[in-house]
Amino acid sequence: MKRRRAARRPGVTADDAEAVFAALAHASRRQILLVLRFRGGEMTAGDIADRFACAWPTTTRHLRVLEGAGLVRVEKRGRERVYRLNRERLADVTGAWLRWFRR
Amino acid sequence: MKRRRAARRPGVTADDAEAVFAALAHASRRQILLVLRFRGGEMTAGDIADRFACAWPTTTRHLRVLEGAGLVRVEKRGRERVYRLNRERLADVTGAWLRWFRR
DNA sequence: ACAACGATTAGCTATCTGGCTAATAGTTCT
DNA sequence: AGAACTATTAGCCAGATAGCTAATCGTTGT
Repeated sequence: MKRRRAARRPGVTADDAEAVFAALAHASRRQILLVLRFRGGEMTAGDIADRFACAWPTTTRHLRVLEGAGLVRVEKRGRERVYRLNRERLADVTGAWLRWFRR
Repeated sequence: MKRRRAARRPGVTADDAEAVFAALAHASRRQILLVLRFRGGEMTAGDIADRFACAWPTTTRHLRVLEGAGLVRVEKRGRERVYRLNRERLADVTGAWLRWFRR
């Protein structure tokens, strides 16, 4: 049972904020998240890499950072890897921190 | 005056996002913003520096980064410098970007 | 005028980051 | 089995970042 619109956001730690904001610091990583978002939230590593000018291994590493921050999840499918956007995580962690600044 | 779309906040460019997310990437800078927030949004450089373990010049540099991102504004007052939190900027830039991920 | 104060700038260093190419691992196809 | 395909890991390197101390600048107080 998953609660999508939970009123209470379960513990978002300082480490979570650290990982997520560090991941968002780089334009390519933000771009990857956007691309994922507008392609339905699910793409293979190759599809993602194809959309960027940098070499594939560089994209792979960006994906690792995003994964480490919990912003994407990866699933092996045959010889491909499918990356899935975790929108909830993005909203929860940024929201939890930004909320402090609301009036 | 450039107006891109009716119900949009005034132009938030990619450069804005770049500066703001880069500034938010470091824990000390996020902490500075929080301290400012909960001390009424206005503090002198010394008051801020006192709350951090690192040397004063290091804090000064963090303040420069925050200022460059438009997240704080500085005003000279005698021999002190008063830093003021720009909450609107924080909300606008992060909001403009995060909005893409809403359902 | 001069000392004390508040803060920044200059300059150095170690570490982190992000880019690349080459090598490797696992999967699928013939 | 072996070639082709998808993706990652390993390893290198240049540039950015963040920490420090010392020097400097402008303001205030004696």
